[in-house]
Amino acid sequence: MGRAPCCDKATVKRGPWSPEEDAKLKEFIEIHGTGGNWIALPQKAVLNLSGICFSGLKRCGKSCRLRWLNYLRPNIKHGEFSDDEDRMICSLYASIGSRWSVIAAQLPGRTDNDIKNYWNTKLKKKLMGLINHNAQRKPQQAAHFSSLLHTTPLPSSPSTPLSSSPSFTCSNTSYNYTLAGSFTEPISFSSCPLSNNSFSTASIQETFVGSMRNYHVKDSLMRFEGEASCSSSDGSCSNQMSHVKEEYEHGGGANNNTEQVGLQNYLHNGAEDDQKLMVSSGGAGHGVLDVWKQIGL
DNA sequence: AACATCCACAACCGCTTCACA
DNA sequence: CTGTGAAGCGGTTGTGGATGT
Repeated sequence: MGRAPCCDKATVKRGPWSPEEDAKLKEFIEIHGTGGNWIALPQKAVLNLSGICFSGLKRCGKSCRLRWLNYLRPNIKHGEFSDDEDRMICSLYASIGSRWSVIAAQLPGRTDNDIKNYWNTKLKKKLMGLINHNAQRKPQQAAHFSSLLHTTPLPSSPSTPLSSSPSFTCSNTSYNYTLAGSFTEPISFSSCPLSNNSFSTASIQETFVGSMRNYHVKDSLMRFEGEASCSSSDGSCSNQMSHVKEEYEHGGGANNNTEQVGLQNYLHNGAEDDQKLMVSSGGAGHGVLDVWKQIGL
């Protein structure tokens, strides 16, 4: 048996949203918020605003959520991506793969859907063009970056779970990641784009300056610095750390203490040494734009 | 002018994760 | 601890406008 549908497809409207529907949803959320329940929102969206009585939205709750998050939410930036944004996306993609929500968190005003579409329709082609352009000059690196554009899926489950769950909070100025437990084996951060940064249950006392803006681990507290940007979700960004947790978990599996693990495994899954140059050649203080530099830009 | 093709973006689908009873 | 339902996420598809023939 398959999963039950989230709504009755026969009774909900599908396809593009009309301006009236947009207005209805926007006004309702601005006044009442989502109420923490998107599924029930369409039925509740019966308003009497400015003398106009709205009927409920004949839309699936998921559709309402998506429309709000990707289009109606305040401070959404539409239009052309800047060169800086291009570089940021490329670099983050090379570092963490198609984690669009994480990438969106680094680009204020952009949604994961927006970035995903932009990548798939424009940026990937643009980057491939640049890679091909540089293939004659730097064939090895060109092959490497080309491979990054065709990364393999992640394993479905972590091979080395944390002994307990970390916690994560977000304010306007920083991300705070508390390691409430400990790793079952040492974790090494070789990517994004640091080399040989590792910690284990005994040594969570490292400073990282890496791709997810800047972050460091100190006194068992992992702290992300720079502008907080609460990704594509409702702005709470409460889920953002789950990705980092996954990174730890994936990275910790099937490696001995000396191997380079971590985000690198996301990208390479058995990549050749040559492919490590991007993620391991930079020292602390080198930003993600190293990726951009290495393809000759 | 009509039709075909391409492209960008919006929206949907289905799976995973999370929260809670 | 387990089951259930909602939210979140990434991949995929649909749609409409732009461009080419």
